[in-house]
Amino acid sequence: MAESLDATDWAILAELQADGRVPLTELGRRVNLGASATTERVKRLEASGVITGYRAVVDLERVGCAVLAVVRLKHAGSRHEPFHRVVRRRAEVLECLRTTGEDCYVLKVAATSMAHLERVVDELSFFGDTNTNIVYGQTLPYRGPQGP
Amino acid sequence: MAESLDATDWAILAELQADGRVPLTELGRRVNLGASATTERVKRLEASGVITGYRAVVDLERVGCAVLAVVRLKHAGSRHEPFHRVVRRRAEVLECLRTTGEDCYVLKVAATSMAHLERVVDELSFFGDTNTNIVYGQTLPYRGPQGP
DNA sequence: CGATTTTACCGGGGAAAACCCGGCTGGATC
DNA sequence: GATCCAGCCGGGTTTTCCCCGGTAAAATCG
Repeated sequence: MAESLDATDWAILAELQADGRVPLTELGRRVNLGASATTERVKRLEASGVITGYRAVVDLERVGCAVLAVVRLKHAGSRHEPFHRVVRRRAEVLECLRTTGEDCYVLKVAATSMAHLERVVDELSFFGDTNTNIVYGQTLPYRGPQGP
Repeated sequence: MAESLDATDWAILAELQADGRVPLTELGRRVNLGASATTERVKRLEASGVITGYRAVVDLERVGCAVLAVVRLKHAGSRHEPFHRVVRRRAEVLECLRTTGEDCYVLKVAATSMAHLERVVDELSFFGDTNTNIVYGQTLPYRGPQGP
């Protein structure tokens, strides 16, 4: 289970994080490896849990999610399961991080309108004080972890 | 450019967000469509910008990023380009959202250790007051936008 | 030091998928 | 009702995937 990623593994990770659908033969070409060796390495990265999956990235605005917001929530009380249930049920919640500090949770919420966002935040507010910030845009294209 | 996604498109998006590497023929099987029709729809979703790309998802802990943090930053002054440059250069910054509210930016930072995180935050603090929360864990597995 | 195991890589061959093309159907337009 | 057109299907070719055995270098061990 001990992982030690060499430069080739990192190159593979970089390629797959940039284009998760690249054929393994083409990936091998890019990292100067044969198809079999590349497949073997990718399989190992998947099996060892380094690569947890592959995802298509969807443009939020183009699917009707006009409003993106960061909601911080200071959960009141200690029983968090009901809150977790709501978070799971509400598809508008894209991400939910539990953090240190005053605000126990940081959520990323995608809504179709401000009214829609308001309804979601209202439901979340049941569990504690919330603090909502609308997102203007992403300063960074996005990226995953990179090599050392 | 006007998008109107029907139920099949949403089914395709759901499948590709869950497994971005599923073969198109298998994807067609799952949404009850032939291979050609499926390919055509996926191509259209890509060309129209609904699908912006595909990504391998990497387990942060398994690649040595033991510390994940949410850093909020209240940028001082109005010239933001230097800050953007640093954010782009620093691979530890996985995400950078510009938001409304007191804190202009919300960053997601992955570091290998607390000392490492401190160095990153120190560099960010140059541009304004920061507020850092360590992430315990993700309450939600992650998901993208879903159908209406 | 030499023999054996392990690890990583390559190459081949059959199966599967991707790709490109023409053709069919059912609804909208005129 | 004839035409047009978007959407889907099917077939044939190219590419990729997947599993196999084989090889060479490094690590392990007597």
